Amino acid sequence: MKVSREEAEANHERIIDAASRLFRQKGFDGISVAELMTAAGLTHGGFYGHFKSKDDLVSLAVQHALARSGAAWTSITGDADKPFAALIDRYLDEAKLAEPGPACMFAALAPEGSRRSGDVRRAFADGFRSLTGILAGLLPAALRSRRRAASIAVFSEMVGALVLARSVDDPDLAREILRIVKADLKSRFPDKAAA
Amino acid sequence: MKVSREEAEANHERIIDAASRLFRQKGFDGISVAELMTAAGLTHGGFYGHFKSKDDLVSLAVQHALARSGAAWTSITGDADKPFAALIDRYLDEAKLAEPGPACMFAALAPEGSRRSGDVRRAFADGFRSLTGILAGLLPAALRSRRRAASIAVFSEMVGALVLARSVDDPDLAREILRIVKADLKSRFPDKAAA
DNA sequence: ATTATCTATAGATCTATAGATAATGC
DNA sequence: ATTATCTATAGATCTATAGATAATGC
Repeated sequence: MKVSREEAEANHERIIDAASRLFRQKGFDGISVAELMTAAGLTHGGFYGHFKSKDDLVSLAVQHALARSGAAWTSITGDADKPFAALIDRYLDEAKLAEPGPACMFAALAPEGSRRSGDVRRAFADGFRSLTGILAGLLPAALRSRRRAASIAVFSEMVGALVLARSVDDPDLAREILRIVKADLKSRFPDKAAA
Repeated sequence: MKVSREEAEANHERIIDAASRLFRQKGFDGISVAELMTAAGLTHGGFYGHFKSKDDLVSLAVQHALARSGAAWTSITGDADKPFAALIDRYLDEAKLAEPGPACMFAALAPEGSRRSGDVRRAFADGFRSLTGILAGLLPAALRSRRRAASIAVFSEMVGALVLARSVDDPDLAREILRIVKADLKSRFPDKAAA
């Protein structure tokens, strides 16, 4: 059964969306093309009409997830009295321990991404520039030119904390890592007091 | 052909050693049991005389790599005038970008480890406690009880920086990340001036 | 007529096991 | 006689493709 051009495009997006979530949950190699297509409500064989290869989908899924993160960051900080603290609290929320699906692509898959094609690593580089750019805008204006450096140090600490907290099997230790790093980052770069 | 009990034990160690390096290079799923055994100079079928399963080897390889890191950290800092700075400079050395084989198990495989068995995650938790313990001993005594928290913040930033630097396809950006985070950590926690 | 999707399968993996082989160590 | 290692293979994947099907859109 064929579908309309619009519906086919919607299917294309649905595959990317499911993939970007399922890859973060199970790893790039932890979910097969057949499982991905089932998750998107389609059958295995249809995949290769939408994408050149699985690696092609991987790079699109990374791009998609990182673009979404950027939009989420802008939305979270837009509403907040203390934008930097709000972002840190969200990024390192305890819920992120058990639910990597909707969380950060870097924390879930950057090391696996390092071993993949140039297209995938380009998507990570673009996402890195975009997310650290958003972060830099939240840091104290007094830092001036050091804002860029500070944003890179902050993002490293954010990603590292989530990676480490997820890797340990002790839930108390995992929560402690998140708590300590949230406090450390917020004390290093306090938002101006709210108006 | 059989070998002596001692030689068999040496083979056992050689498999773990090769695995701990090759897993960091290619991922837990990126190298097969057959390839691992070839790298150790043995044949495929012999593997299951040494280990219960591939996952069993994974947890031993994680343990082995993290124990080695602890020993290396102690050795690096033992000789140095500025132990903390020496450790940071080594951990975030540019050579670590292209050579994950001998580098940090957390930076290479913690996210993949998060998706594996309890044994593997216990090995990561033990390694985390051990390495942050070493770090805490290098931080200014004046921090007192906050040394533990500081060591966790520092280790997060170290791991995150290496993970991020490796994920981007732009070598200049990767080196910039390492350079910025090295400077940031050393300025936050300067060693006492050498005697 | 075109084309998005589906069914079925080729070909290449990979983990784990069964049974054979040959050197060690009682 | 015991046992570390080897050869060979079963069984279960997984990616990618070929050819059929059926609804869209000229």
